[in-house]
Amino acid sequence: MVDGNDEIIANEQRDSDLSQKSSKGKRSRLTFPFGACRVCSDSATGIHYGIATCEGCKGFFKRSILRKEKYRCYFDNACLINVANRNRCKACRFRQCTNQGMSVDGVKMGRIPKLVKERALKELQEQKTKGTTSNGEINGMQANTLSCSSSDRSIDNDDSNTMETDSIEAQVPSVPMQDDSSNTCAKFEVEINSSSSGSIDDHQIDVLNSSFNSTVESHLPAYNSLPDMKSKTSANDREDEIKQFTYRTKYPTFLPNDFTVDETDGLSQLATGLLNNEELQYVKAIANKLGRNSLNLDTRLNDEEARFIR
Amino acid sequence: MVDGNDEIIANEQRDSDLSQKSSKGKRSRLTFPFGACRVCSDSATGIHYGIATCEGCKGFFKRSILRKEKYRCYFDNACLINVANRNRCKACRFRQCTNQGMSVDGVKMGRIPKLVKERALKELQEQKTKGTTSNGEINGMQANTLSCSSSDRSIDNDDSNTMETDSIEAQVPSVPMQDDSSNTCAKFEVEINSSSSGSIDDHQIDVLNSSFNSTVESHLPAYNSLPDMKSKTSANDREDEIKQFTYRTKYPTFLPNDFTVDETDGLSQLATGLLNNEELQYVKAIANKLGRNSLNLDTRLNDEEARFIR
DNA sequence: GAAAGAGGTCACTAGGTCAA
DNA sequence: TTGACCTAGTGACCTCTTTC
Ligand SMILES: [Zn+2]
Ligand SMILES: [Zn+2]
Ligand SMILES: [Zn+2]
Ligand SMILES: [Zn+2]
Repeated sequence: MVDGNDEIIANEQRDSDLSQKSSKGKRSRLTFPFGACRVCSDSATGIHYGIATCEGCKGFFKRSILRKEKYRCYFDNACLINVANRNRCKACRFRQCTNQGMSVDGVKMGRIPKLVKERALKELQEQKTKGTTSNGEINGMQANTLSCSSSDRSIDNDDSNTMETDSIEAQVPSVPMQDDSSNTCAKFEVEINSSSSGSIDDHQIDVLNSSFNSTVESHLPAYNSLPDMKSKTSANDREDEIKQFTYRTKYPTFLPNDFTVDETDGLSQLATGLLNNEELQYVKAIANKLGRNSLNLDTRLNDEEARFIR
Repeated sequence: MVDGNDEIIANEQRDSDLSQKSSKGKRSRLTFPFGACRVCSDSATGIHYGIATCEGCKGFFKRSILRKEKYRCYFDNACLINVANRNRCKACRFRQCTNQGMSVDGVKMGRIPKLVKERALKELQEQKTKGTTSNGEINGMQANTLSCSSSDRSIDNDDSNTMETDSIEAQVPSVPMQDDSSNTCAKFEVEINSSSSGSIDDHQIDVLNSSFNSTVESHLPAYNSLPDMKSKTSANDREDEIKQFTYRTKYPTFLPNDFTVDETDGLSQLATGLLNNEELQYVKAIANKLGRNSLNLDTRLNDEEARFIR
């Protein structure tokens, strides 16, 4: 998990610590608010292997592919993956990776086209404003546009990577998530209207980042899942049978099937800015509760519960 | 890359400790000064299950969890735990472990974010300079920062040295537990001005290590409890009436019955809404964020909160 | 150039070991 | 049982390459 949770702070620091590159004095740019990792909901650091993920899931996926790992779930192949337990079941973590669309074929290189970014940001802002997503998706924001834009970023890029990745590519079932991609992607139409010509301003990103932080997710469906002609898909027998995840929304989440969505938004408000004490406690309480009893999703916290979680 | 900071440093050194590198120059890496074990005040070797602990307490906690041990105190459940008597009362040792925040959900893997390290170091240095702790904590130093950042990981010290250092104040009554947690987190404001940009320098660590040693504690509350796997639970329900501690993960954690925390609540009010899945996810995300990088929240953990999240 | 992601690096920790 | 030691991973950072 990247520390960066974000916020400004994080960003600034980033600069500060040279790490970020350009560091030279120039303000390091704010990074695009990718939202939550689609695999474990930690803070995503970018689009990795096709979807927004954290560094951990990125690395995990990479290692899995490289070593052609075959994991086995000791439970029911239905472990919920989140930042706290992601290392407890590799099988399910990997499944989640592929279900969400990670694939070596999904790799995108180079900078994200301005147009795409703008659209994504705009979309996010709107969502934020409304506080609700059309589809009732939970964490309101998501950059559909961005995700779908895949097409934008060249697809053919593969060849380039091939070399580097070859070892890798083979493996990935690269497709399992078709569904995802299909339903998920908002159609991306680039009407290159110049409007956007202006550049995306930092402020916007800033704002989004702040209200965003890891609390929100931007779901970037795997847009790359294209018929991969290249992959040989050799023996990749993953048990990807699981397409069962029927997401009715365009943004598949890591929620179990029984998961039901409904609109809500009360939270969206919370979503903004820093959390005050109460909110903090609230969240912690819930988190604790969840930690101990993840079963009831439809939770109502009452006194008892509050006591419960202490 | 900062190699500067990171060099090799293999484990060997860790153990060997003694050498501590300095001799060589930057070469051997110093491990971060984790300070004292939060359970027994021995030298901590790292952040284990969420907090800085020694190898002994780490192993003890692990075994306790694995075997689902239920210990009983033959006294008043108030035994003071320190390096010399930690094996006298398992019940109290385990209680201390959990009180201090050890939890399977608090596990942090991977490298400790630079930022966190920097903060911790800075804080430690300041404390050292002042020579006083805000909370009147007994052993002067502690890496609150580190601790608070929970998510972050703390730093490590070269453990090894127990020998050398403990002698000193070693024993420290390790603090009346409860309070500990209370200590506040120093607010973290990053002005990481360039200074930090560089990597943390060895000298700093060196200095801190020396003045540190077992005398210090780094408090890392574990507040990132997140939901476990969704699984079916079933079987492993220990008889613990204590639902609070039923983890359906493979590492069930059990706290002693007598374990008390206190109410807190504040939440109740907020706590009342009904959460739907989406909200839930949202909350989880926030929790994740908090867990990972609480820094940016202007949160300051007070006793209540600390206790609360436990 | 700047922005982004793949890959690589290696600081770190859960767990397993086994002498004491 | 304990806890010093090791090992297999994990993931925070960084470098390199691609794309805008
Ligand atoms: Zn992730
Ligand atoms: Zn599983
Ligand atoms: Zn200890
Ligand atoms: Zn006792």
